[in-house]
Amino acid sequence: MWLSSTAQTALRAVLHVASGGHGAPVRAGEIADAVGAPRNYLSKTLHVLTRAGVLVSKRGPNGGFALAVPATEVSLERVIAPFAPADDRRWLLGRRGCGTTSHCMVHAHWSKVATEVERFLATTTVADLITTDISPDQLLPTFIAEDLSHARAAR
Amino acid sequence: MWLSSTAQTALRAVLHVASGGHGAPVRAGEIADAVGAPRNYLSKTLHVLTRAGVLVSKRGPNGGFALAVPATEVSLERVIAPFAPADDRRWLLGRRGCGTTSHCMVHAHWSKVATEVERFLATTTVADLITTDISPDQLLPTFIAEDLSHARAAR
DNA sequence: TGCTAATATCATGAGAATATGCTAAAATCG
DNA sequence: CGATTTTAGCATATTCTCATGATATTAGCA
Repeated sequence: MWLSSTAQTALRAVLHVASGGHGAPVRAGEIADAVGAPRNYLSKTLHVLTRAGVLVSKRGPNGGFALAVPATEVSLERVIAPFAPADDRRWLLGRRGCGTTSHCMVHAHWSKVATEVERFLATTTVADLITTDISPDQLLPTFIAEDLSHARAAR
Repeated sequence: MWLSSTAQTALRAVLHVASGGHGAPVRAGEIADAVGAPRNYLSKTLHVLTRAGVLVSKRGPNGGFALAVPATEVSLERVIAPFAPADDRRWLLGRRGCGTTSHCMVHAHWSKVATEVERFLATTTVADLITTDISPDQLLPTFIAEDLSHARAAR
């Protein structure tokens, strides 16, 4: 899987706060219900996001979580980073697999793709994902992956 | 991480067999040493690859593992599939996150990138990764990812 | 001040992925 | 056949992620 379960939950939570809460903080319990995650576990995740500067928290009555900065300035990379360092994404076979020879063949081929992914995560913002209208050319060639998937669905 | 530890080991093992063994089978013990994996655990992984039709095994003296088909016909997808279904790679937030509305915004943005990755895994073969000479234009813009990584290395 | 609503934190448990060790089965060769 | 070399496979340990439950801390408000 691309993102660990925790990282996925973190992104879902941020998307919920960004789209749901209009100014007012969103309570942890409400976020937990929305993203379908256990309350106490999510609490820890939200706290990590707070320390990472993605969210701000407010205690007591009318407390909760809100975005620390505008949604247009929060890249997916920033949300994901505390749970899955960018470093781990760059080596297909782990960092150690590279550098044994002057240059690792696998990394040479892979890094072109990895750079694409990294660019996506760095340039796509939370705001991009909560916009309800999406231009047709962004709704792309899913069919290629579909075909690949159907081919092996017969196991 | 892109690939589980087991999937990484599997790919490393196949690359070793493809490059090391010239016709003759390679023993599990030798592969284990080469890829730095525990002998008995790798054994299980090799067996899975055998059932998947990537490798063939031969018991007894002068036995071991060899490619079931030419390296030029073994895509990375085929090696990885038994350990990380392609399905898991296509949804950034898991399959369930999609389809709650008519179309999932996250998936709409992500699938373009996911398709790129899938294409890489489907078209790149084991032979591509064991070739020692590599054309300059395949040794690509690593620097972008490098910069991203350095920025957060200071934690 | 004291009550209540909310996050912060700790201690522990469950389950999956990973690893290890032992025994069985098969193939080769004398 | 019998000894040796090698994979096959099971049973169990270890480690890590994910989850749960209980308690502490903070903020607002009457």
